[in-house]
Amino acid sequence: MDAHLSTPTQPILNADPKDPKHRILDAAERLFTERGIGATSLRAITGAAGMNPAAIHYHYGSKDALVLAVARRRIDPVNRHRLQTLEKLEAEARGAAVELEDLVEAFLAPQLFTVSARFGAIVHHESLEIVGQIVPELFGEVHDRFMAALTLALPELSPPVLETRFRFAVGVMLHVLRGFAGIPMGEAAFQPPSSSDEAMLQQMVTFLAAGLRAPAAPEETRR
Amino acid sequence: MDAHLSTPTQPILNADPKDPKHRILDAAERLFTERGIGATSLRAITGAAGMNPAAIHYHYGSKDALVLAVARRRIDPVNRHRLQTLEKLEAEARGAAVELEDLVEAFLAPQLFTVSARFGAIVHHESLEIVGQIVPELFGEVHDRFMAALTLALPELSPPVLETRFRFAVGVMLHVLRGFAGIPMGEAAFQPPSSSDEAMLQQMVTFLAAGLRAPAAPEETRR
DNA sequence: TGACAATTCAATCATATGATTGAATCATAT
DNA sequence: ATATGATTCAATCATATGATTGAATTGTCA
Repeated sequence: MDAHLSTPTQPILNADPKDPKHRILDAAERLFTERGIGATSLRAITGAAGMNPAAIHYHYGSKDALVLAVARRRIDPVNRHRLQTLEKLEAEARGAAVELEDLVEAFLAPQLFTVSARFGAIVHHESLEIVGQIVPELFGEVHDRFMAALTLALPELSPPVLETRFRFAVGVMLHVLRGFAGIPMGEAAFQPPSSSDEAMLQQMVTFLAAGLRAPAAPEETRR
Repeated sequence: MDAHLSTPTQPILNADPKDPKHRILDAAERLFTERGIGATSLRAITGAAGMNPAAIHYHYGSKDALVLAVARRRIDPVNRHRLQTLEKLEAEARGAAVELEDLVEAFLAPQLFTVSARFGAIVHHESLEIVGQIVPELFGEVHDRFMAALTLALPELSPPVLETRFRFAVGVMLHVLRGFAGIPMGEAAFQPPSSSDEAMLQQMVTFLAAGLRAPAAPEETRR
């Protein structure tokens, strides 16, 4: 029977490390992250996993479906964590607005501290087509919930301006996840330090909270 | 003779629209931007340009060289414009620091207002390998000059912190160029408006200037 | 153990790709 | 006009890719 056609009853993140599906996912994630999706052939994946090329089609049906599975396995827990932290913050605030820095950190931290989180950025950058399909499904709830919280924390900003700034923040996050620190741009004197995740997170929170909080220029509110 | 082996004596941006090199560049840029680089075959490019597949190898030698040529044609004028604006601003400041908002706008505006500027973001996102090669060469001077100006404008920030924040700004720019507005994330009520370039630039300047100006958190300065 | 489904395997299909070749064509200058 | 170099062309190479097949193997439950 074609395994990929059956309705999945098991949790997506399989606990058994010997599970062949799991092995494919691990190898695919590693290679996708190292070389990119388009540059990674199915043979390279099954080869790295010590399996037969046909295994991927048997278990997932196609390369696209595999990419989706790899993405989903990482993104779902991250988003669950985001929503949990947000709920905790909102409960603590007791109806008042949550502190902006806390919101930013709640959004960024789970992604940054997840192993292989960079894959999310890889997927996002590589194919606009696949991104358009999975972003609303995978990020819709997180997006809406955080936008609502941001609206409460920054009531003086119009919704379109806030939405745009939220996208700015996502852009920064993706760029960091992509590993910009590895790309030198100019003089050695001007290179970002190879910070720890915690230090980088602190810098991002400081930067993004200030940007989000900036008073909207008159031209912006007029529109 | 192999055209791509001869030393180029003509300007890279050829004025003659009938020049076959120009036609290849135009078609390649359009297709690269629409579908991505990896997903665009040389046959697709020459087909769109109404030329023979061998033309690309004759004129450029390889696909990688073509990608580089397409990138360089767009990026070089943008960077020239950036440096010109920066020099004008510095001359007006007469030794004093240039206004931060002006610096940010000088860095962003030329890119945003250039036709097909999105290609720069595409290249940047698609292949980390090629990016590592061309970024220092194409952006090194711009990076160093703007970093120096930013250091003057924000003397209270340490160089590593400033460099990191500069990279954040680049991340925002790339995300915008990539066209995030086209990707819905959640409720229709929270969608970025399809702003004009000028309005988007204003929002970016406001956001990024505030982020760059944010006081460094104690944890950041301690490092 | 025996039977049945789930899985793995080697082999292969059809296709697409980047690259290359050598002959044909074109442009230009003498 | 014709010789020379620049360009275009059709044809093809070698290779890699995603996908598929059917036989072999394994695991599991009666």
